[in-house]
Amino acid sequence: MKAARDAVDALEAYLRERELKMTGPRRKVLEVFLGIESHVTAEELFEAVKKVDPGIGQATVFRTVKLLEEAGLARAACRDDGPRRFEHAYRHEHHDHLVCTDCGAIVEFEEPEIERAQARVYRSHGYEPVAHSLELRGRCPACRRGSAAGRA
Amino acid sequence: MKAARDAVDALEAYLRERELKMTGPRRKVLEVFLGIESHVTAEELFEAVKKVDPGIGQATVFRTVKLLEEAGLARAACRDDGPRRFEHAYRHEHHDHLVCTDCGAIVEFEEPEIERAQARVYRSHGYEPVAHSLELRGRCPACRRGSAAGRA
DNA sequence: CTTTCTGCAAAGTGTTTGCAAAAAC
DNA sequence: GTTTTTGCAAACACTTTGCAGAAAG
Repeated sequence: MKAARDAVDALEAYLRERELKMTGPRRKVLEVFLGIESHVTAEELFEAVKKVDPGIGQATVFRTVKLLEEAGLARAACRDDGPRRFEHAYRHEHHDHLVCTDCGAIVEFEEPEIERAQARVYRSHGYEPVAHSLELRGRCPACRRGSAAGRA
Repeated sequence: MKAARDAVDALEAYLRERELKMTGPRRKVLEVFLGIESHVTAEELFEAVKKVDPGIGQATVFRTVKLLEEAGLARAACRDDGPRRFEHAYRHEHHDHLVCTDCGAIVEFEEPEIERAQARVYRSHGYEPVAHSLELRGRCPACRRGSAAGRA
């Protein structure tokens, strides 16, 4: 967990700055989060955290995730229906998501052309950019084959 | 309400096709929805419907909105936090949204370049397009001026 | 008449919050 | 020591659902 070190440091810096406290539960939630590569819901993260320390409560996980968002260590992604999903934000480049509507597989991508076009939209309406989310939904190659075989 | 006529016809066709029934509440919910230009939540629509017919229940509005979605007359938009918002989908072109993070003002836009780039992303990953949602968040000209004056 | 639809209230998600005890500083 | 944080459970916001009666076809 070399990479985790930096993220934990970043959280401590953020907490110190706001005169908040670094605690065991917060460190554990962050470490478990960093160890999960996929896009997790707070609930899933809670389940994973419980395996490390069953004493940590759900509310603490929800509160810590919010804290991580504020600290720039986590960000919400895939705002489809259902619970919010979070992904790593610390030293992770911006990207968008392509989600399979059948199996839920997620591809992350970056399209400079889209980013440029978005900047043009902001400019042409006089808006100051804050954030943007693009989610493409579709059927992945595997699911397309599966259902094509089943139907045809 | 000339335009509404077509939409009501479209709903009736959809219902007939599925052997479902056209009812007073459904017609009223659709008509009120069509009369609202902004992006409404089901709850807001319920409030508006109550003014026309106080006897219509909240569950009916929620159920009808879902029905309108299935029938292609409404679509969800602006999946930010909070309740889902719906917009007209009947004979309304696809577009994306630019939302002010301060006052909530919504600009609808269409960027062919973005659409083309999205198609490229689908193709390059072998996904079959199903739907996509792009939401740009930023501060609108009015809010920028307001807070700039207040702060500087 | 048979089936679907309705309104109500209750249950269901997913998330937040009030509180007294516990931990950080 | 003072302040923040924790875990629990209760509350919360939004949405769905079970049911008996009402309406549509």
